[in-house]
Amino acid sequence: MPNIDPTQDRPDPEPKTLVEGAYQQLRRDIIAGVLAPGQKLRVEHLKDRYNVGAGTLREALLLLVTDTLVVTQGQRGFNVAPISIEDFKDITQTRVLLETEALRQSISLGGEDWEAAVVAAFHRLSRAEQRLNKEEDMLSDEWEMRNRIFHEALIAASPSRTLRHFQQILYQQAERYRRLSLFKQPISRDVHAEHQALFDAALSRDASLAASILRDHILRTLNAIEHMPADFFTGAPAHLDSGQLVT
Amino acid sequence: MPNIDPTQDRPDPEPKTLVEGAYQQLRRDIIAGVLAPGQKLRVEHLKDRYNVGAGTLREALLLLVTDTLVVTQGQRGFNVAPISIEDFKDITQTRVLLETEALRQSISLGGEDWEAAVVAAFHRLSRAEQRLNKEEDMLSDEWEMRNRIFHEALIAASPSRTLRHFQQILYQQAERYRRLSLFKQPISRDVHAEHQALFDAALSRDASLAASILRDHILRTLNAIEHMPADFFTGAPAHLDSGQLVT
DNA sequence: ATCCATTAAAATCTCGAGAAAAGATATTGA
DNA sequence: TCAATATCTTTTCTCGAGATTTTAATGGAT
Repeated sequence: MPNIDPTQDRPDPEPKTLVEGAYQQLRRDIIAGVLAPGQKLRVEHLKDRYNVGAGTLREALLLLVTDTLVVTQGQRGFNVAPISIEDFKDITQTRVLLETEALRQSISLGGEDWEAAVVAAFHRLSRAEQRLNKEEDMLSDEWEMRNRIFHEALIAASPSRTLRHFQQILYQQAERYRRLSLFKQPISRDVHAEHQALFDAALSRDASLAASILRDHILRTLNAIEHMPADFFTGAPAHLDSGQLVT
Repeated sequence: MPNIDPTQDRPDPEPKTLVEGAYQQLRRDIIAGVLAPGQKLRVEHLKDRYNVGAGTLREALLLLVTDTLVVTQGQRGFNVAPISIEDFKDITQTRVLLETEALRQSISLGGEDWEAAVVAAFHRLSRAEQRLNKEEDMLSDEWEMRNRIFHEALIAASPSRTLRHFQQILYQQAERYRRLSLFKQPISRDVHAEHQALFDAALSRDASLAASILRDHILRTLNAIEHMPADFFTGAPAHLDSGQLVT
């Protein structure tokens, strides 16, 4: 069987239970914008879409509440977390604080295993970015996954489980905003060059330089969104307006 | 009616649903050590203790997983999160990073409302600490709650919802370790003096000094635990060994 | 015409029973 | 006696129906 390594392109663990499976699907759909910000999440409608029971879907929803991707208040059901420019600013700045610190630790403590994992992740990301310029766009799931794995690999040698955990939460929050922004206005950045510089600095063990590059890299998306038209957060993504999930 | 303000001594919002109620109770019991680290959490036994249905308790347990107070893997049920010296070190250091940053922001941005809330919280904490030296000990729920509110009040003016959210998670993690350490060895610190210094620095708007005091304040508990007997994390708290919840 | 109270509808929250999986025990063979 | 297998018990996970609460609609009064 040619089943090399199914985990290479999947940062999420294989779901061991229906709740986990629904949780992961739901999370993907929220981050991808299939479920629009602020949208009401009715259990009765969603349970059919994800092929699970009502109770099971409820548990998955509850799990997303602590990830701050879903909000709930009392007995008024669930909604996709709303978005705002202030919220994204907060997420981005906090992410800079945590991710640069984790990167510094990782660079100073990482061994050969860490280096190898970073090299591999960067290689896979580069390949995806080559394809990107030709046919696909930045909404590609493949690119996003490899980008995510690259960022995680960079800080993987940080001994702080807490930092790595918070980084994951903030990354997926930021990813939601990044995707939303692409619907309105394509970006004009040489993302690959940024990744290349980050990679070089990390491998040469220049912690300060790497942290600086990472900071700029993260902040660049914030700048792009801050200069968008004022109605950015009011209107929904055009091609999703008639999505079959919107009830 | 003499119902002044029931929220003064309750940082948690009033539970609007059974799940929330069970969640808060469960969290308190885990932090307090009533449910010991690593202990198996059987739904069938716990649902009677907390007077809710099996499904409801399950949802509450799931909520605690994202707070990292409970762990679960596949279909093997739930356990109270285990503890370790490395874990506490990580929590403490990350807490220093986040809470000092939030404090700096809060000091530079806080207005009169923030000042008033800090003054009030400090006053209530001081009163509890006066009583403390006489009859009660540091395991007092009242003292803990007021300590928590004081720390939250200090950083309340930070515009970063994310920082405040992470601070809450880390605080409750640290609180679990602090309580556990008290069973083995009473502390010998003038905590009130530390709080007084922190309060003075914050109110005089000296962000650097306040951050420095806060850092030392948080790290001091880590130092205390690091110098404890080696069996600290193996043995359970003595007076809880025959708790009725241990099955 | 606007506002409030009452009523009807919809959705949510809660619960216990059945299905699936893990763990424990006993049995068989070497 | 030990190891491996098979069976049985226990625990967890899943599901749909009933009870509560919220939301919308209707009718009447100011």
